[in-house]
Amino acid sequence: MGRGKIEIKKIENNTNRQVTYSKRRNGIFKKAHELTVLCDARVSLIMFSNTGKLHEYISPSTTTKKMYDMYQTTVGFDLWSSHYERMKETMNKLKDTNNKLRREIRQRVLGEDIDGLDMNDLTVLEQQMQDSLTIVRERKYHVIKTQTDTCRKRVKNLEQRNGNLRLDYDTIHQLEKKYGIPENEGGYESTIAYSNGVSNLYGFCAQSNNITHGSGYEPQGPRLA
Amino acid sequence: MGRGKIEIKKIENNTNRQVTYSKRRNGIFKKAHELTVLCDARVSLIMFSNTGKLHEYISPSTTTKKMYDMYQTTVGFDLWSSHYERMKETMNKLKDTNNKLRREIRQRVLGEDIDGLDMNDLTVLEQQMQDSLTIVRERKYHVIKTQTDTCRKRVKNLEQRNGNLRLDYDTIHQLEKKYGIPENEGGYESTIAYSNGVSNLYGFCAQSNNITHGSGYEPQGPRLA
DNA sequence: AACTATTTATAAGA
DNA sequence: TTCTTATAAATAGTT
Repeated sequence: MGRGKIEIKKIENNTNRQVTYSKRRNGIFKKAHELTVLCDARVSLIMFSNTGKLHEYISPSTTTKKMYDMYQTTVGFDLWSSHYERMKETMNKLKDTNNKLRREIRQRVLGEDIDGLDMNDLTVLEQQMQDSLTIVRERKYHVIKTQTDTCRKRVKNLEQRNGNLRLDYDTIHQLEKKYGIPENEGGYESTIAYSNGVSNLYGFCAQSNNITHGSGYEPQGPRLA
Repeated sequence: MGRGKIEIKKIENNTNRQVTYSKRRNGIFKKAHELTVLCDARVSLIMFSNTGKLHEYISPSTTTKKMYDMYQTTVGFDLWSSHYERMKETMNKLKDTNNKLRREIRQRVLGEDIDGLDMNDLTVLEQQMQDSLTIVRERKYHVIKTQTDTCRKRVKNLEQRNGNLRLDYDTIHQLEKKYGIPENEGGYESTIAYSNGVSNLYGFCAQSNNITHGSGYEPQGPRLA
């Protein structure tokens, strides 16, 4: 079909080959599309020119991936077996590691699965478990000590605030007596209500009594015996 | 190209469609092959008829898998990403489990990685470890006991054989005296050499002395005080 | 599956 | 590249 008949063999002239490739590529794509429409078929046409350029036709009713999935299913051969096998291998290794770890846990954590061990193994295992237990116990005692210390500091802080309040109370009481102000009905407890933390009277009393004080929240070492 | 021009739309007549599919399929395959040869190209042509039948052309210079791999590389998109992603997900889950198991081992077996645990956790952990340790110890003692028992049985068995030998020896000695056979030079030790296990003289002596005996290897309860 | 009138594809040339 | 066109090839409808 052309000005002259041509033999079906590689076109040696480079330009000529390129031109023919371009023309025939369009031709075959058209044919593929016509087949798709006329016969309700699904066609995947992938081609690489000898220069490595990719051209593709795919029926609108499908995708290249679907076509290859179907292809695989039909021919019963996994095209991506290389990818797949590699991943499967990795996965099996992971599963294996997993099982070993589980076994180790069963042995060492639950004390199961140790019937096969001999005296030596048992002695080593016992020693390791004893060591671990010691570490956990030490940690536990450390936590207890820390908690106790924190608690002690908090108590000390509260005692200090309590002492300050008593000082306030005493001061007020003395002033009342000195200037004949009537007795405070609430007593000590109502004095606490004046103060929302550090005593408000500190400034008033500090000049005469030389009282020093911290921030009111951070413990400053023992002040009360 | 035919007796009449046809519109490019689905051929509704079923037989007609089948026939056209067959004809055009051959046509397109021929075109694909001509392109392969004339232009030194690589072509992958996969098609499914509307009845689901697969037909394929692949350039002789390549394979479907190679084409597919090249296609992927060229378009830079992993076509089996769904497979791949699913596997990757599974793999990540395995890795995760793995890490959790490792962490558990670090915590419980090595006593590491326990700084984040509070008093409650620590107490539970300590108790579990103590329990496991107890199980391991019990197993150890069980093994010791078994070994000891086995040893004791073996001793008992040896003692029994020893006793039998002494009986043989006494018997021989008496016979020697009775019938004036000259003194056995080796004494007791050389008598042992006669016997490779159960005494060979049992049969000889049993009638007169009423000695009963076992198989010679299985202990039969104490015979010697 | 073969035939063949016609359409379509395309080789060569511009 | 693209257009043109003579000719080869493909194929629709028929047998």
